Amino acid sequence: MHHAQMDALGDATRRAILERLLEGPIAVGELAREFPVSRPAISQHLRILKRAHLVTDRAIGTRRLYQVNPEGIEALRAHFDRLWSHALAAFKKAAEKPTTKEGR
Amino acid sequence: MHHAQMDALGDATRRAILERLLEGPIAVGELAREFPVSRPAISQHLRILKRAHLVTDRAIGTRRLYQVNPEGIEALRAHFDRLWSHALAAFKKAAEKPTTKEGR
DNA sequence: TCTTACGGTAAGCGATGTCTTACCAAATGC
DNA sequence: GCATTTGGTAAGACATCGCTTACCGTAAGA
Repeated sequence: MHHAQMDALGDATRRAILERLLEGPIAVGELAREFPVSRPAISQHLRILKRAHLVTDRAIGTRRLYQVNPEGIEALRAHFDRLWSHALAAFKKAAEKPTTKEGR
Repeated sequence: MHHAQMDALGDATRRAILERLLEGPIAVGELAREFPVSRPAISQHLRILKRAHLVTDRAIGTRRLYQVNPEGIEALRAHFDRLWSHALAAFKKAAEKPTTKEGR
């Protein structure tokens, strides 16, 4: 689930594509012209982002517009919200007894 | 900055290590016994997590305890908070005029 | 001091991932 | 109908990444 989402964000180019899509929907070819990689490479990245539910696409004639998927982003945000609260709790607990012997 | 953090989270094993550290500080060897990879592999993952400021470590005798770094997690949380608000704004704007010709 | 436990690092290998070029299908315009 | 535009996909080259084994330094215990 969010597993595929984190894998999708593991690549710098895909993160840049996602940032670009935040400015609005854009077609594949036009998107490719803004990046230093070929159009097929962009298509492959978009496929991964799509499978991770981070973007959606729709056909307009021969063109295909991609845009961010708010639901996917929301899932990530919620995930890191939980992660942060857990991290804070773990940190506070560790600060209480910093010389734990870890049960060895 | 958060660039290294996202790269660090791009690997499933590192994400699992981070989840484990949420339960409390733990030494490298003990951590390695809970995973199906060797101890050096764990050390390498921990180094990446450390450079991304997602974990901190401290020496206890010959052992070395690792724990989550709340500040690093907080940075991620803040990042996705902003990402989500931007995604929501982009989605609303796109919903207003869905048949944009994208200035071609 | 000698031995043991712990963990970081280097080197090499195998797998995974990203890029390219080439090819194809679908929709539009003439 | 045919040509053009757009973009998805396949195949292969290449780089990157994660893992292992081997080795080393350091700290505690006898």
